[in-house]
Amino acid sequence: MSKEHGDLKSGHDDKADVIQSVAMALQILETLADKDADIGVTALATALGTTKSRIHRHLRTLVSLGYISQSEETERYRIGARLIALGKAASGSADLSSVALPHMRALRDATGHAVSLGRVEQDGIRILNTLAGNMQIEVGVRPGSLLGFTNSAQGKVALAAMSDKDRAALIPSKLPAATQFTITNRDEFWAHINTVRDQRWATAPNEAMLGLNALSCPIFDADRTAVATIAIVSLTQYIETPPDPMQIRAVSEAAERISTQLGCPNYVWES
Amino acid sequence: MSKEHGDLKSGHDDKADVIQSVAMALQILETLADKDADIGVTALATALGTTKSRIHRHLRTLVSLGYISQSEETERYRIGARLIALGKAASGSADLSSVALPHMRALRDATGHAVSLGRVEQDGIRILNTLAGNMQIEVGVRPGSLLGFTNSAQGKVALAAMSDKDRAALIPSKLPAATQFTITNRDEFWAHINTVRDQRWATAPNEAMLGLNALSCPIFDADRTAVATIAIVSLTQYIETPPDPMQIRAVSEAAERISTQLGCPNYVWES
DNA sequence: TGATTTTGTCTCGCTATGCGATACGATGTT
DNA sequence: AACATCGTATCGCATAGCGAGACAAAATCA
Repeated sequence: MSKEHGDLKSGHDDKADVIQSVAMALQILETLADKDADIGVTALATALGTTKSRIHRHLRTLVSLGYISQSEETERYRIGARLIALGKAASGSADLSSVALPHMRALRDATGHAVSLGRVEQDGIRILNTLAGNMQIEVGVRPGSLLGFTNSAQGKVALAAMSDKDRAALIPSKLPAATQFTITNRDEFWAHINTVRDQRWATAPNEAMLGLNALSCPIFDADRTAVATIAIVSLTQYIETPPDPMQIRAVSEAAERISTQLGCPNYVWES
Repeated sequence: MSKEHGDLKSGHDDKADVIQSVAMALQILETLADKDADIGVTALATALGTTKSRIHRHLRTLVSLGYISQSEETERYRIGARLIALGKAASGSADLSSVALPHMRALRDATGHAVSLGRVEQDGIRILNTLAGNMQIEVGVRPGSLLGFTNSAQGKVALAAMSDKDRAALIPSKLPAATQFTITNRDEFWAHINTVRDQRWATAPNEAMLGLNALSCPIFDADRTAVATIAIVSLTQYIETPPDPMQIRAVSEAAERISTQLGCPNYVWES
């Protein structure tokens, strides 16, 4: 498929060949969506730089379809119930597991290591899905299991990616030690979280289990809150300290792609 | 404005005179939004009963505008980030207070009594806005104040409209008595809540303050959860037991209209 | 109150625009 | 290797959507 269509002569931006009616309708919806107050035909026309006739025709169809509604007293227009429902449906359809799966596969193929996807819950990272690595020995966590916030790469990166008060609400009073490499000193742990936030990834060599390591990045949703994590999991000898920059980039890009598909406007951490 | 345009001869449904391109584009978005899996051009064309060309052209523009995105491996289409963002913006713009205000006014004018709007919070109903009634004596609650779940019409109707486990999480261990008419017996209170759920409205004569009564209905949002309440507040002699059916209908209709504008698909209680 | 502006709505001819039919290359299936 | 099916591109044509303008009802002003 995918014919090249190298149209060199007419250096057209890809803003061409879009159906103008559709573009206009969506522009109207966008404009209406981020105004809090109702807005009239004339104001809309001047705001979008087109004629009143056009706007009015579009408003009529959008009202007729239920996506916007018109106030009865003042005759201005506002967002309608159906657009809200559409938005809800859209968010709901962006299911984390299904969206992430192809990117998990790509990450596994790029690194050769096991990949795990986790959701941020009240008391840890719940593993939703894992992909086995390309090696003989089977490592990795079981789907359904819960990783601690303090002794896993996924947990630490989730903590580091959220706001200070959210973090304070989640961090346990005691730092449980799974191995002798787990950080249990409170101050030391906070400093470590700050480092994680700066470097935008986390590892946890030998922290959960001796000989194992993971490299994790956070996944943000449309509200730009860290709702999930993705990680590669392997032996400590394959994920070194610090990890191969190629590995970091691979995990980070997977996280970014998934975040974008979830509606995250841009993959940057909150400050 | 509002020209009558009584077009009697051509008994046309209002499905005419909509811009077909826009209708098609929105149909595509709707279809894509409630499918969880990606979907291809051909499937979409047969599902919507039109040609592949048309669908493909629309998909191209929607992709170009960012509302949907195309998988790179399989060349199928899915919901895009921008649609999710639009939905979020739409929900956010449906602000409860501003949406409710005109309906509150209509309710006040229809009944002559004070009207109050409350939001369901963790430990009670927070009064967001009130409109004074058309009577000499000033009754009603102050905006900002918090009504109890057990001794106000608004609180009881909110409890009755939510699911059993949500209700169990909210109901206080002790039933505080504001007056001697407040229900303090636990079994009796639960039975009363069931009655409220069946009749779909609640009153609280003399329960919060002697001589005062309120008639309240719940307001649902796009998720069909009870997020707010609306009520008329007056003297017990004007809101009788049981209340005038006209009053019940007026409050209920206001609640329904507000719910609809918030994106609630249909004003029915959860079972 | 009456004059004036501004609003939302409607009409009408024109042509740009989105349409259907068809074809093509690529992929996967038997 | 033949086949079915996929997404994509092309191309006239007629229709659908467009702009300009007119109109009445409100809102605003005098």
